[in-house]
Amino acid sequence: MPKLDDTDRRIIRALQQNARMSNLELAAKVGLSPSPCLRRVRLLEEAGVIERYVAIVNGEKAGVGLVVLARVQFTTQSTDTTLQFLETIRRYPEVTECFLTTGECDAVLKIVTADLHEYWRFQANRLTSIETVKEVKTDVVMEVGKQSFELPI
Amino acid sequence: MPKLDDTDRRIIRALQQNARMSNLELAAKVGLSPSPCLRRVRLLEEAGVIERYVAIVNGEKAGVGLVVLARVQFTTQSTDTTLQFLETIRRYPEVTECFLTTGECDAVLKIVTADLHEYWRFQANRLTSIETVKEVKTDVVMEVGKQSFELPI
DNA sequence: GATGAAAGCTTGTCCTA
DNA sequence: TAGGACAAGCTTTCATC
Repeated sequence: MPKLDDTDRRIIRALQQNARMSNLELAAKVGLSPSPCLRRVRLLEEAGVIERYVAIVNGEKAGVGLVVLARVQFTTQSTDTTLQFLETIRRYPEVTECFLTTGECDAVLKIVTADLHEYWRFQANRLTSIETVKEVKTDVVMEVGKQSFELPI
Repeated sequence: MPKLDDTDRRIIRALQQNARMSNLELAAKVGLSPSPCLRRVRLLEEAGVIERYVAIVNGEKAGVGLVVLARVQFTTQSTDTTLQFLETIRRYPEVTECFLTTGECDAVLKIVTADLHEYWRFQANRLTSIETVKEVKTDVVMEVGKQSFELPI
């Protein structure tokens, strides 16, 4: 992928705000005619700059209103156990984000469930049963203060 | 909004995976003909179950490859200062997520920047300059292990 | 990067169960 | 109350400049 120019960035910004915008509207917004605009979108997709298009669903209205942040400490920091940990949590739909971090914890997970009871079952049956998990510190989210899907580009 | 039935959930799941799926394809996937399918999608949108459609962009390829998790402690837990904090960080595009939590920290922020130098400037000039921010503990993300946009519904 | 034309999609109306 | 058929008016997309 060659470097992104200003038009590319405008395309990206627009699609981060509304992925269902028609190509006609997008082209008008970024100051191109429809076909070069679509060509750029396809190139951005092929280059992996635009990874996918998703619908954002309201967790509460869909019945999964609880968010918990779990900070996990591993027994060892070996690559193998870490990869195995990732492989396992990728299969758990409740885990919507996972970050491997420097610092006192090894991983931070964002976990979405219906309620505390369901979270508790997840933690007890799934999370702490992973071999490499030594300690889990949970922070229950009282309020989602911001949730943005626009990267600062 | 009346309760979601199984067809609604299938629609939601499909659009969480690919928001640009045509209505024709979606209808086939959930076993409806196009017009009732579109009607359901519109109802889900109007009810706020589907909030929006967004393009997911690869941060590294777009030049913002650093993710930092910042755990913030406030000087006071009063509603006013908390709301003011939220209002402020909502204006910062680097902050892509913010959660108010129970526990030892008051807020956890996900912050996206180009590199550590830029993060440092953000923390020094923006974050710690907010009145209510008492202490910031940063966890630098070495690897994004999972990033899912499908809620477990 | 623009134009224009063919193919296909969206979406409204009306009909049926 | 919910799904299906159909058709007008769009959009997408490709060849060509």
